[in-house]
Amino acid sequence: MNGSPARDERAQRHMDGIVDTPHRDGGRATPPGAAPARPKRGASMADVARLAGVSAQTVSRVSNGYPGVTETTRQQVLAAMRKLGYRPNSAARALKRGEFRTIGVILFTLSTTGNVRTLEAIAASAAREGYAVTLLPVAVPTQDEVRGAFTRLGELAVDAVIVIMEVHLLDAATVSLPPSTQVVVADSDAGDRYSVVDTDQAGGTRAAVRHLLDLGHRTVWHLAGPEESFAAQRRADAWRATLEEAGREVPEAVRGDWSAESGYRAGLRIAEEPGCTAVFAANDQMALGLLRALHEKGRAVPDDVSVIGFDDIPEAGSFMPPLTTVHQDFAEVGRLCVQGVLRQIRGESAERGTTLVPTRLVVRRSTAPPPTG
Amino acid sequence: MNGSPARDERAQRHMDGIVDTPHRDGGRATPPGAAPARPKRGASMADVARLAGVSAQTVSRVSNGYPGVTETTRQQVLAAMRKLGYRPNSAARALKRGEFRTIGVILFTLSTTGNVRTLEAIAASAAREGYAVTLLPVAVPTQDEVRGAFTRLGELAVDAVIVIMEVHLLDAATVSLPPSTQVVVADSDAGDRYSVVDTDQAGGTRAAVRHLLDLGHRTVWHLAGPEESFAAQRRADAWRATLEEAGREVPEAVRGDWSAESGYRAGLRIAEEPGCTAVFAANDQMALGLLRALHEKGRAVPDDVSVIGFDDIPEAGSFMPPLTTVHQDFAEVGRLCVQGVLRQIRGESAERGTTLVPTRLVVRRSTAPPPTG
DNA sequence: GACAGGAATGTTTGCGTAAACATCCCCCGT
DNA sequence: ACGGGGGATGTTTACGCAAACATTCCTGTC
Repeated sequence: MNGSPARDERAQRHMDGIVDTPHRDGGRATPPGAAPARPKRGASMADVARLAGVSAQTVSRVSNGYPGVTETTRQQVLAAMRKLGYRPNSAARALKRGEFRTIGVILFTLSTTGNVRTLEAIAASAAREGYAVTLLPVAVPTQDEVRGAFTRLGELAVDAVIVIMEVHLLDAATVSLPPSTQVVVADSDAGDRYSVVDTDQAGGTRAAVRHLLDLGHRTVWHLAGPEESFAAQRRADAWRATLEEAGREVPEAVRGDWSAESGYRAGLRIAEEPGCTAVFAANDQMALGLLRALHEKGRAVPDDVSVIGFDDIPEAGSFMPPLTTVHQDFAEVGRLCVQGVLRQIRGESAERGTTLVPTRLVVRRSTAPPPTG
Repeated sequence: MNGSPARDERAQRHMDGIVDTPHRDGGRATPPGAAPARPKRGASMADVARLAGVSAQTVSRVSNGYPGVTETTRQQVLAAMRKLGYRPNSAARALKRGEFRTIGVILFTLSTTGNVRTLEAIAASAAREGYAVTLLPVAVPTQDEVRGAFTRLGELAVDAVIVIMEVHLLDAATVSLPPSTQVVVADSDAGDRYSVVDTDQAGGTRAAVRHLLDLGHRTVWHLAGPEESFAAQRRADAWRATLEEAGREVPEAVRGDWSAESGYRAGLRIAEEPGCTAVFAANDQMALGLLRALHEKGRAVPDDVSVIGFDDIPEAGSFMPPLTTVHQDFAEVGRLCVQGVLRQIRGESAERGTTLVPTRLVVRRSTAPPPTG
């Protein structure tokens, strides 16, 4: 915030170096005795134009592939560009056009599979559309932090924002969003105020629970994710609803924090429950810890206890035993997020609403009928 | 899909609510008969200046925290800013300043732990320094693809680039980097042309292999990463060197592709080797697959075979058994990358060279002395 | 051969910001 | 009371690009 004088001076000196001689005819020649300071700024359209013997506008036309330029001229300009190593200044371009061709992504952490995979898909989709992706991690998921991040985002060169987090954290924060910024939210509640793209948590959960019931289990226990997580909440709700629909007893959910370690701790408790023959873990990492706990306690999977996960992380097939789980199509979520913001940017549609991406049950070897008896 | 006017209107109303009325009366008057197009651009310094009754320059001074503004004036300006929902236009700012305060990160994939964790640390460090991070994923690791990515980067609003990949893929590509762009490379060869920051692969490997030898194993097998990977190469080399130094026999390395699945397949082969009592896996995921293969083949870990990994992913402690592994300090790697580019940007140092981040051996329960006999 | 029509190219302008320079005004010392 | 110093504020300008408008020049037509 406060400008350190030393830094300003340095910047100043630097600027002096780069702005080189205002006289036109002099061109960009380095003064004879001067140090060979590297030019900070590259060649501009004007430089190219001068070398190619055309006007700046013609260079612009070539640069943007506009028609109305003779092939001969075009080649001259291209040659000049190459020679000078010209590349368009995106700041100037953005200033002129009023858009940055950049999408901001705001999220808490890259330590959950879902966020990372979604981000990856977003980046890929955006690149395909000619958009760059700017990352905006928020250290701590408090409203204050989020607000700060949004404020920074506001100053950032971004046309739209994709938010990977719970909507309620946005609420107070939103005030600081630039007026024309479009927002799409992943991993959150149905928003009437934003577009939301999310995995079909309920559907996936239902499939998982039904799979276990269909195998003959009396009921299904739940190793839930952290309370603050919307996804965890949704999965827990759907689990309960599915059991109730089927008229089954609903055991108390055991809570973890998504980590394998928490799954292990929870697993030690679950292993003590004699009546428990099937567990639905809210993600694969916790399922991993659960498997270890059951193993240590001598409860065989799937013979004594069936375990099912959620996410289908790449390693799930290598668990012991290979994990039956609910596959999330993160790539699709990311793709839809990008598609959503782009549509909004282009003014094609401002429709709010929730888009659900279906899941797929992947049956491996951690689930089986309950032990007879 | 198709833009419904009604929807657009709702969006408009909503946005107004957020930013408390952007200026309307100003120069940007909507043509009488025209559709009520939402103001694409927000308030500018001039708008704020007008409302606050000061000059644009004073607004600029307040905006940048420069001295020479009376507290009274400052408050007036701040009030005007709030009222108009003003936020600096980063494009104009960048154009004027000649810098974007943004760092580009170019990488292949977010599916390896290392890349993700490094990226996370980079983003965090950059944010702390007031820099944003722009992501530039490259779909396929070919020189052409990389070159394309760099070309796009060249047009991108970026002051510096951090490359997370092998240097040789950069070689042909670099030509298209803007002249003044600074580059730091993570996860690669010692570069005399770039600054390199990397985990001390050799040191970590040596620690792992020595740990096993010290436990009494005659020799150590190696489950290597893919040939193209520099890190995999480095670990394999160090593994061989350590064994040779100790005068031990060097078994042929078994190659995987980093995935747990490939570790499993390799593990099935390794399990058949009667003389094998210790395996050094080049990463934790492959170690996971290896554990499963050994388990299936009835080879107990660590009683029959010791297994050690590399990375120390969060789940490593929840493997069966908990995995002894080499901890990589990705956070530090990311931090040093950012520090490196910023130093270069600021002209404090143009030194090229390799910075190695030390590793730490985390001993859990997958390693033990070899079976007696 | 004069002229309309249109394609190729040039000139002007302004996007929002901040450096550089120009004023203004208040307070101080003599 | 007057001149000067310095802080507060205003004015001008340029950053690089591209839309809008202006100009040039060539072609074909009668």
